[in-house]
Amino acid sequence: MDTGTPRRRPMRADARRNYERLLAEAADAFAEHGTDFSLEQIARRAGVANGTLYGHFPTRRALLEALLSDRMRALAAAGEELLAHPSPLGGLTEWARAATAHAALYRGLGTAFLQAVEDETSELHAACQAVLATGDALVARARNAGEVRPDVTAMDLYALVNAAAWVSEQNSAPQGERLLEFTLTGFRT
Amino acid sequence: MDTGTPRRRPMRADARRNYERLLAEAADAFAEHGTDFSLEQIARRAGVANGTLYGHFPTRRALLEALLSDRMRALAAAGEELLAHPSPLGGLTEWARAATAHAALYRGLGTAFLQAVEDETSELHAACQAVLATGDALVARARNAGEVRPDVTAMDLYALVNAAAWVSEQNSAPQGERLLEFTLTGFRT
DNA sequence: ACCTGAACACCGTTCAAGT
DNA sequence: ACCTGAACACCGTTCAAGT
Repeated sequence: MDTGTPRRRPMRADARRNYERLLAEAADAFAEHGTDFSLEQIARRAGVANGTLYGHFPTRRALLEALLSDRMRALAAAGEELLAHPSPLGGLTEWARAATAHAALYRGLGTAFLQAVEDETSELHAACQAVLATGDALVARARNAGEVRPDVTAMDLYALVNAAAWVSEQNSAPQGERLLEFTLTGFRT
Repeated sequence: MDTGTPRRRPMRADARRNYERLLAEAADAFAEHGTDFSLEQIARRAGVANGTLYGHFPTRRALLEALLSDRMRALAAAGEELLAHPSPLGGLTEWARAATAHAALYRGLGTAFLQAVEDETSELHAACQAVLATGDALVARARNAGEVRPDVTAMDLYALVNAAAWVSEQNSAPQGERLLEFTLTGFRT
């Protein structure tokens, strides 16, 4: 089977321009109002008709995926590099902080990410699985070094990171970061 | 100033009946579809007109408050009783589990509760503050006994409990309960 | 005192018709 | 190949008119 990215033909110039404008407006709108912001308004701000948005992005998650896939790949790559961190626990902690910051980019992302990992129909599924796999490598290394409890899983870390981002969205207090620190401590042997 | 509950005059019989039917339908709908379920459909199912719902419950949160205030009072009372638990940490842990189960009653509650605690205009604010105060007493007792770290606050516990409930809503894996356990461990001295 | 139902301004999504 | 804009079915919220 061919799971690779489909070889995409170059877009027509006007299509490409609309595509880019939609992405730019969506990035602004999501950053300011969260991922539930009206798609109709995004289309309007981008100066295109309603249906044009749906032509490029059939679902809200497809739009998110286009917006975030580069960044998610970078997060996974950063995790791979941290496998060379002198301290397994230090590498894990550093990556957990980066992943939390990543999930806090737009309000609503924590929800999307935590759901996407077990929803195979989600356009974010593949990217989230890659992030989870990176977390797994970091957790395994720390576990093998005897620095975290043997029952800690990558899914524990993934849920924590998204929960911490979610807490930060809901409440102005620094509870998100504190949740992250307390729980990482709880992971330790 | 008079912060007490306003002395409410008895409702007209038909009003009381509509009020009760709306509450019953809302409880069902929220339990099955979460707290964002359409208010219009709730009114329809209760057999009343749109505006009747708004007459009784000006906001969605007012409806939630009517639905949950007894239960929230009970949660606070259970916390007070757990102050007599032989183990301060044991009492705290038991209450944290009860509070998490409480916040998991309807999908969306974690969000509502975490926001309400710092939003004074929320109809849920008072009840959430009472729950927070109970958590504070339990945390203080465990701290004085030297069983939790001195920097752990009631707000840490409150955020954790709602985050654990939120995680359980998003994902079928048992990550919510695990987050609770790991973090409570991280609270310990 | 309470209820009704229409009115208003908004959404997401689809799809025939255009270019 | 892509875009437009109308169409459809839905919302939350308000408020004049009724009883």
